[in-house]
Amino acid sequence: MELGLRSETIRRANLSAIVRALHCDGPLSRSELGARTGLTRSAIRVLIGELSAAGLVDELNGPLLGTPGRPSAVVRLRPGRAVVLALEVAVDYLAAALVGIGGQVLRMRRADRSRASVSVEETIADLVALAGTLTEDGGGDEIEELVGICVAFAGIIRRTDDVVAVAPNMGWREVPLGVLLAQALGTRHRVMVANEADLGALAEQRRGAGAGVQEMLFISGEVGVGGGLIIDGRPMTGASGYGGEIGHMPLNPAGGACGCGSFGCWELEVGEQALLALAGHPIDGGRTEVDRVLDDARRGDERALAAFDQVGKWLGRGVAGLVNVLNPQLVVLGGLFQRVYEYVEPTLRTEVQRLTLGPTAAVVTIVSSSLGVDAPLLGAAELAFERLLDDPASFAESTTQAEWRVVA
Amino acid sequence: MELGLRSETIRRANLSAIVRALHCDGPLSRSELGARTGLTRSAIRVLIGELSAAGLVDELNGPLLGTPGRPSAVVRLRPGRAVVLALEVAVDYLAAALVGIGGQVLRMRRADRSRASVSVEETIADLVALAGTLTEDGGGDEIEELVGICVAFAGIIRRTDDVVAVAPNMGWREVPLGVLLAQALGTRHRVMVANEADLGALAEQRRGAGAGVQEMLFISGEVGVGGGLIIDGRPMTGASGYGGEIGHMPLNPAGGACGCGSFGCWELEVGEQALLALAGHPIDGGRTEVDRVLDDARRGDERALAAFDQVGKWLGRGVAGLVNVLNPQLVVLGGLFQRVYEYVEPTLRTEVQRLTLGPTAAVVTIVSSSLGVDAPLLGAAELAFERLLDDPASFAESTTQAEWRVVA
DNA sequence: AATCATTTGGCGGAGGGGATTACAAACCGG
DNA sequence: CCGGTTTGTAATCCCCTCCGCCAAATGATT
Repeated sequence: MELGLRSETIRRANLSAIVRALHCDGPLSRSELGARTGLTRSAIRVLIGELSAAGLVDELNGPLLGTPGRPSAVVRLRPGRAVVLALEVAVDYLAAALVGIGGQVLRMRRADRSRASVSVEETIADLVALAGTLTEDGGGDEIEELVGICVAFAGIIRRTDDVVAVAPNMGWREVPLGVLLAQALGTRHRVMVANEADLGALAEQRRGAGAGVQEMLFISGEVGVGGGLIIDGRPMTGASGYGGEIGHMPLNPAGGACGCGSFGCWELEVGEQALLALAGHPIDGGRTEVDRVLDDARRGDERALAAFDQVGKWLGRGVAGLVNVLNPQLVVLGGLFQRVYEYVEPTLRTEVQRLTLGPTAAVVTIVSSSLGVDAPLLGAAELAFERLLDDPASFAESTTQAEWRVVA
Repeated sequence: MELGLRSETIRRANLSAIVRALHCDGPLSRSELGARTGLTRSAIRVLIGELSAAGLVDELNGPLLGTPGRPSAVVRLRPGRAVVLALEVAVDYLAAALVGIGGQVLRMRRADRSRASVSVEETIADLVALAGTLTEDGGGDEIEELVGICVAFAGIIRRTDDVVAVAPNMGWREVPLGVLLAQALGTRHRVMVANEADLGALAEQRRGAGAGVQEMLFISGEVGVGGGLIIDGRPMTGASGYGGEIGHMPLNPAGGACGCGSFGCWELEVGEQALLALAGHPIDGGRTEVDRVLDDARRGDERALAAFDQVGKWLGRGVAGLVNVLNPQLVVLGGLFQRVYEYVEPTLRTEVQRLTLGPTAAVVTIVSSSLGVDAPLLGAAELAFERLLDDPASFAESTTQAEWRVVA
């Protein structure tokens, strides 16, 4: 109820629509842009002209389609013109990437780390070092401007001020990660922090299994179980940004104490440790141990198969509840659940079918992630781009001024 | 990504902002409208002029505030100028109301009915008769134009085509209630159909306990348990409009078969029948029997108190899960839960505190409904107004045309 | 009672933004 | 080589809000 629209607003909105279309769907001809946004050729021309002057886009002669009529030039975002730094902090690895506007990954680095060295200081130092290697290895000249920084984090994040409220798996509490990282990186940019599952959802919707889906649920199994919701085409964060903590739904009245302080949480039944315990493997074995369970299953090991069956059952129960509540069009399983998807799928589907309301079950599709381990990192990049996508006009203004200075 | 904004769009949006502000917040002075929308006096003047010409608003000299400066005229929506018909179909009663723009209830009627006579034909006939009495009893002349019709229904509704997909408590299945009612009423208006809990949520957010809250969960206990979600200030409907069916979250692995075809549903633990069974009352006794349990509790009856305690416990479990997933700012309990709120509250709060993640629990408030039984009906009115609120311009333009006219 | 300060309403002009229209350019097919 | 078709360009128009100025209405001050 706070909308006072003025002439300028509409220009910003149209510019945003164009840049967003190019970012999400790749290079498009002017006429395709017109069809997509409903703008006339004249309007498109002026707007593209502005973007072109700012260096954000260039136009090349597209391929001849063999259709009659004058061919339309293809408008393309220049990836190096606006770049974001995407970071990821997981329990057992760190990752960093430079991603250009349009979604092209320019560089990416991952670094495993011991689950022991998860102090705030060490994490930040390692992350800064990792980010440093991205710009070191040559070709840095193609990058013209950094427009955003975002960190994917495996914990409960307060979006409003980029603080890690609680990270049970690392023992963090009320850590202002955004501010600390901004200092350590020596940047004036706001360093956004978001939950890895929320970002995974965003990535899958933009560039993965959920392309274009308006109502979607992403379930990420790591050490814990996280969830990301896309509601009405946009990420749902909740009142404080804590939304999507599906791992801590109390699903088992007979369940034990969870690290979060609650009891009977879902992730106690379907998390990594639950799987390993059921399969009779060391519960702290992490990813490598999960791979061993998968090997067992491939060899037909009864206990491993039973473990997957049990996890699939509980997975189905939780998914069914969420599907009933949210009525999504698509459920995407990522992280751990993607790796074990083959073995949990049958039980999962049966259970979802059994426990979901008929009409709701009829419209939902369940798939595994198509971006895999990259989902959170790519989602961080997408979130970092949001500011630019929402208001390319101010980017264009600020940089054309700078260029004017250079010329003069 | 389908936004092509033109000059006219901005006018429509600004007009919408003004009408919406007046509808939601009551009469406002021009200067207050300016402050709220960010528009200048000139713009406000032109827009109010248009609304005034269409007869939607009038201006009266407001009260003198004792402050210096020229007093600002108060702009008020004329309730009779645009009216909606709100209907409600519950298992044991029907309701109808005429509500004017601005939210004033012009007439309201309720009619209890036997739980036996719930066939589609009877329901529609009774509903049409009830609606007829609204226009009969004099003063119909103040109503100038009917602009929308909406039905609140206790079942699973497909919003996209106003069809009752499933109504377990009435034995309905794939009933095109919207179309049937439009025929029976003899109107060309679309008759919207929506879930009563979804509408209750909307009503509470607009005019009840959740005024202005952006992230909210409304839980309605009737024969079953329904939920309505407000996400980012707007009602969440899900991909097909089935969203919010929280009553059928599978929360009890040991639970029995539910009427929905699933097992262990939440509503089996907290619904009306569960409460009556726990208290040792006839489970089909309905509202009157619930009142007897309340009487028992007031007299200190141990079994009744224990029943409320048990319901409160399960209520807390479910609410905790939803709060973890959605991170709402507010949870509103309506229907049955509002009536028994006093007795379930302590256990409910304890359980929510115990089972909710710390940061999330810290920001959530739990209250009982402030609109009571009227919530779904008022919500239906609000939804029926949406079209007008979104685009008052076309109402103003076509007010002479047939599009918005009542069809007798 | 008269005057000033303050706030609001009314009006005309200005400016920004996209739509419309007419025309030129580029490609296809015969 | 010449229409048919589609796209890019430019001039013009229309729509909508903002700005500045003046008038109106009220409280506070003298």
